[in-house]
Amino acid sequence: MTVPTGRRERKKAATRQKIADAALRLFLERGYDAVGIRDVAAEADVAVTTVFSHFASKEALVFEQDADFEQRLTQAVTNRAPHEPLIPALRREIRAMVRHCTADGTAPIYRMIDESRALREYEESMRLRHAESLATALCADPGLAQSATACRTIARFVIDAYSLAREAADPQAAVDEIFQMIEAAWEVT
Amino acid sequence: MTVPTGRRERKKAATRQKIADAALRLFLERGYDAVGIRDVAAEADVAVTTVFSHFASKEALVFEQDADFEQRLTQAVTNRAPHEPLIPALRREIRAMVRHCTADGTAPIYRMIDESRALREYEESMRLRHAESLATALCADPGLAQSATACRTIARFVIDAYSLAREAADPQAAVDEIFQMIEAAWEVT
DNA sequence: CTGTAAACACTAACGGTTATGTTTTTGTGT
DNA sequence: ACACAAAAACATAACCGTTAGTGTTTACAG
Repeated sequence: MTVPTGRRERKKAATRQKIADAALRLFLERGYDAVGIRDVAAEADVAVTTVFSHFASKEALVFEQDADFEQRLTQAVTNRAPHEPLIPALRREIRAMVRHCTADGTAPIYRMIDESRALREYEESMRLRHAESLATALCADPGLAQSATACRTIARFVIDAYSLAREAADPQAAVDEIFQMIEAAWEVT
Repeated sequence: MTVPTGRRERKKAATRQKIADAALRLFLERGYDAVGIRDVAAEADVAVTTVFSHFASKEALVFEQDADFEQRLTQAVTNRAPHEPLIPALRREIRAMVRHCTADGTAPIYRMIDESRALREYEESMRLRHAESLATALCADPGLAQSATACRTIARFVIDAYSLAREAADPQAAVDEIFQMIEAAWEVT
């Protein structure tokens, strides 16, 4: 009865993808700030309101793919092997994320992000949300005896590691260096 | 010659103050998001453009007083007694800042901030700027032998301490708990 | 007292976002 | 096959923060 057959969902997803593709194309071509929402809508051949029914904001058009960052972090905690220590598991995940940002295919996107103030700020508040859900996952882990404050703190530190490493000259080395500090902070609690 | 007698500066400062007062009054009365820039301008009896010639953005109207947070942090590093250990000096400063936010007079302002998404995000990116200048101060300190990455990391952690402590049930205790972790992270480098 | 530069004002616009109401498409029960 | 409800997309216009363009007043210097 109320279970959709699938065509509707497919068409909706197709429209969403069409918008995201058009937006990314224009952004990389002319620069993020030089492209207006009305340009994106015209390029994707949809109405402006349709753009905003698929994406909450102009910035969200850029970070569409990173939607699973949050999930990957919490899963690195919840899905790790029994008795596997926490910090190395998180370090492995952050390493993979940093590597992904500097990969050849995605590098132009992240260069574009760094060039736009609006995008940098949007990403940062996105990471904050990620830190909060990571903190929730840490608090919920029965194998960890730390206080709620300690969990929230470590979650922030891990997100900091990501954002600091991305800006560093040698991102991979920076991840390792920062995680040494995080490990020490974790063990003191 | 180009040294003004003072009346002009006083009038300018008075206008600025009049705008800030009107804004804060309206914000606390009706809520930040329910007040428009045009309302603030009308209440202060100035033109909209005058508001923006004194304040860079609507959010900046709220954070006028916190302009010296940045300076206080860097001075806690540069002006500390010779051979005084770094982390306790920073902890003392963060303690004072957290106390200030929870003081009776300023509490309503910070409640208002927490209620507005725009203000929370603005504050967070303000803190990021503070972290960067703190990092610069740390890197420049000749008494510290740590790497640039370590300095930037500690700077972030210190800012995290502020923002996490403010959200905690017992802010002062949270500062102490987080700074234990920061101390451990610092000493491992 | 006059020139000038800062502060301020007024209007109009720009760009992201949202509200309003309409039309088209799609799924489903008859 | 048809009708109907829900969802999606549409078009238009507005709202709000912000900025540009263009005067007008005010405080200071000579």
